[in-house]
Amino acid sequence: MTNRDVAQALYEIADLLELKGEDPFKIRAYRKAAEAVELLLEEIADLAAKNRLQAISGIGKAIGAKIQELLATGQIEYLEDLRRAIPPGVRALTRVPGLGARTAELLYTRLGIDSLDRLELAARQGLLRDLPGWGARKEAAILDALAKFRERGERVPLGAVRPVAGALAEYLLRHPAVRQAEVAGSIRRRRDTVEDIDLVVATDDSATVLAYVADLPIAGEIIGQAPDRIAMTTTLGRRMDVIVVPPAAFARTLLLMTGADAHIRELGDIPDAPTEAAIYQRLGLPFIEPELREGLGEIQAALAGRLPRLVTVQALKGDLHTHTRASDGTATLQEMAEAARSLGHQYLAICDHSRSLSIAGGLTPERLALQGNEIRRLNQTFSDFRLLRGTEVDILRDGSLDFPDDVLADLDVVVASIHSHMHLDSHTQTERLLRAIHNPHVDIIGHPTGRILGRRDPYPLDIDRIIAACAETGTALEISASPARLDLSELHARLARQRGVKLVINTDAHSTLELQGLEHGVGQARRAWLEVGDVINALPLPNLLAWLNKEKRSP
DNA sequence: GCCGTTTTCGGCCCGACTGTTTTCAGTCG
Repeated sequence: MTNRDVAQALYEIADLLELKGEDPFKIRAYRKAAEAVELLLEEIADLAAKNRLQAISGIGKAIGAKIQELLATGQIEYLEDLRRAIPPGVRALTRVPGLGARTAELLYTRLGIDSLDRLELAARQGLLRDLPGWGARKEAAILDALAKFRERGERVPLGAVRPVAGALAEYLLRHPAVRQAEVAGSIRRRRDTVEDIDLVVATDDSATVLAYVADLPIAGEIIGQAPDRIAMTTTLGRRMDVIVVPPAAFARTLLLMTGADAHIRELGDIPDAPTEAAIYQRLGLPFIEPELREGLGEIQAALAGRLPRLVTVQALKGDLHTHTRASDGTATLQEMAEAARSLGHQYLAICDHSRSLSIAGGLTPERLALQGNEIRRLNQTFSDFRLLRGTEVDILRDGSLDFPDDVLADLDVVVASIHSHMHLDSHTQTERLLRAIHNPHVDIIGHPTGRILGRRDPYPLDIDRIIAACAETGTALEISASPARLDLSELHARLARQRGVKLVINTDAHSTLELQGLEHGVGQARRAWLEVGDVINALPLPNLLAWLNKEKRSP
């Protein structure tokens, strides 16, 4: 029973209470408790054994007892009762954007709708428009949202799958008959969203290994099986394909299974060799990193000796977009600074929200100034590390910023982001962003297109004009390493690089734990062909400060 | 359901948008 399992159970209770229309504050209490457990640095089971659960802020008597029950018996009776009252399909309804808990409950109690299929059927039959508070437009909107939701299909954000896939490969490696085991497919290429898990295993005893795979703790149903492979569902909700080959065939199989198809087609006949690098060598090519293998010009670049030397997480010297408790983060300045130092960062920019984002506790200029004093004080205690005074200032509807210029001018780093009015038409939204880019104090545009993987499309934008304006003014575009965003997308980031725009890979961390997530953004940057020189937080502190202090070019 | 140098009750981040409203409920961030 991991912290994650406990948090999941608490989140599920919160969701089910919401579907029952319970007190919102009670629901929030369960969510806060779940978040606290998720962010815990120690094992919840250890704390429980010491009767220290209630020392965790957000966990009191009642939730503490439920966690104890879960750890002792493997389930929570209260949760089981809720599950009996509300079918799982009803909870699934709320995954459709625009459809919340109140609506899901209404659909279930009035019409018995307990699945996406039934929802679609009812909408097509015109049964929804007669519900209280409904009309034909709302019915059509639900059908539309449902179609979009289905269109996205079964792809999930990379960050939700890659760690588990890596752990599976490690787990397989521990079996004595397994010589090599690696994750392949789109996870290895680090696409932003993935569908299933592909693993390649080298062994001299394929029957034993296949039986072992079929018996993994996460194993679900077997979909197909052959002497050298098995396809199965897993408890992770992802399909898994495992190919088992003799060690001599491992590299070639790994290469084939990594893909992408277009890359493999362009390679032509692929020989056997001991390593992937040796295979490429026999084809007259240098090693091509998995992130580049998309058939998007990498083979021509390789032949011409012009493959990029891709940026690595080790090359990054700091993080330029993070939050603290002053707005909606969970850690203090000091805690964030110490966590960043222990990661080997040279610098960390604190960019809490600005006042308009009241839900996130956005800072007034006065609170920002006080935070600045605190940062100056803390910086005197560091010799090898610097906290930078920053803000994530809201870009308002008209493109003006949430702080006046003199407030922005005083800061080390200004990240400007959109958090409201996401449904403007492309022209208006583009003009809004352009105005922010042209502000002389804005260094970085945060999560530029607003997408949330699997949940929210990027807002419509004329990305060419955005990139041109960034090139013109010397404004950097962010690649958000937040696993839910990975925004800017790889194609746009590649385009930006080609036009000479600098990028910055930021975690947008709201906790010390999330500071460790730069890696996710690096994968995206590598898929965009970015080199160290394209990324401003690969600069050492003095060079970074020089970049931040430069005069912006005005149009 | 949690929390408390405003402490055992009464608070608990809130404002905008949308579609259906004639005064609001639901959703979202």
